[in-house]
Amino acid sequence: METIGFSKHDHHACIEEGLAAVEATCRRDGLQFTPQRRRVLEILLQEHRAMGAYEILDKLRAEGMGAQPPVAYRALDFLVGNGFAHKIERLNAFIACAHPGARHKPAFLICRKCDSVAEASSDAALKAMTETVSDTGFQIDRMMIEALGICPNCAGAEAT
Amino acid sequence: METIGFSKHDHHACIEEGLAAVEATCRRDGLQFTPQRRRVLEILLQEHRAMGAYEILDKLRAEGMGAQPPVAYRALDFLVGNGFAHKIERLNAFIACAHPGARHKPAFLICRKCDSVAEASSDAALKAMTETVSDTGFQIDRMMIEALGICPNCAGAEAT
DNA sequence: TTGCTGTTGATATGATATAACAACCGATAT
DNA sequence: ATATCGGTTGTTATATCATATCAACAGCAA
Ligand SMILES: [Zn+2]
Ligand SMILES: [Zn+2]
Ligand SMILES: [Zn+2]
Ligand SMILES: [Zn+2]
Repeated sequence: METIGFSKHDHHACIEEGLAAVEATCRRDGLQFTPQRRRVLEILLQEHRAMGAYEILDKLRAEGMGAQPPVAYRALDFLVGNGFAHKIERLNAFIACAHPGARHKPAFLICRKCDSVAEASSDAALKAMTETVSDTGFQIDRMMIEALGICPNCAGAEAT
Repeated sequence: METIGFSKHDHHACIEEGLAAVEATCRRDGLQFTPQRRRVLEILLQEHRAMGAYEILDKLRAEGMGAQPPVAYRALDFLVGNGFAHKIERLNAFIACAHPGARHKPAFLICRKCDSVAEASSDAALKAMTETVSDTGFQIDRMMIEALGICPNCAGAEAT
């Protein structure tokens, strides 16, 4: 058990299930879940935090896989493009999706003390935002929401 | 008159007023609105779009001002830090604030056809998001909202 | 076989952002 | 006047993030 997102959970199962879900989705949709792509996702799942592309690359390099930037970026493009991972714009970093396979519109909660990132739903916020801009004529296709704040773990530590 | 944000307006007055508002706020708050900072804001107001730091730097260079990256980034840090400009994370670019001086929590509407950026209020979305995460214990301090979509101008052009 | 599509390998380059330190300038205290 | 201090500027160098390009290769279908 490790502290992840903002809650404890069985991390080994978490990795297994994440890989299995993506594998199933790829099979269903005819996507090629190649060893490189699988390994990058596995790294993201193992670390369970937002990682920079070069940080991932370092891990690949240590394993003898191709270690040039395009290797990491290509795998990440695939994962992000298919919703198996997400890019955190604020951090220029990537994180494994917490709900692989499920259609969802994520928002991210970024702790500014410990840099942990959790995935939440942006449905309500999207609805509110759509309402807000309704009179401008702007048509929202997609929304990036990244909230900065203090995670429960760090809040607890602070209160000590 | 030019097309800006998503609506026509008197752009000359828009620049004048933007500079005046920031000047007033700086005087009130004891901030140093130096020539460089002023010039960078003026460039952002003139272009009235999201600009990369190096794009701004090119303009400064052409005018004989200091032309090394820190020059632009320092001015932008000042402007963003004091709410006179905003960073669009999605574009790694900066834009002059549309409501300088006023306390506000902006959201941005980014047209994926013409790259224009408009500033909207994120108040309702922030409220919705706060509600959404209320049971996680995460305390939101600040939120970045960037909506991707089609601006009214491009929607009109499409419908043709 | 040939052609087509998608993936990988590899080199090079581009784009964005910061570290570090010296010089300068204005305000203030001695 | 002069010492000092905080904030700004000038400059060089470097760090960090991301993409262009092209050759090789594998799977599949005509
Ligand atoms: Zn997700
Ligand atoms: Zn935290
Ligand atoms: Zn603003
Ligand atoms: Zn547009």
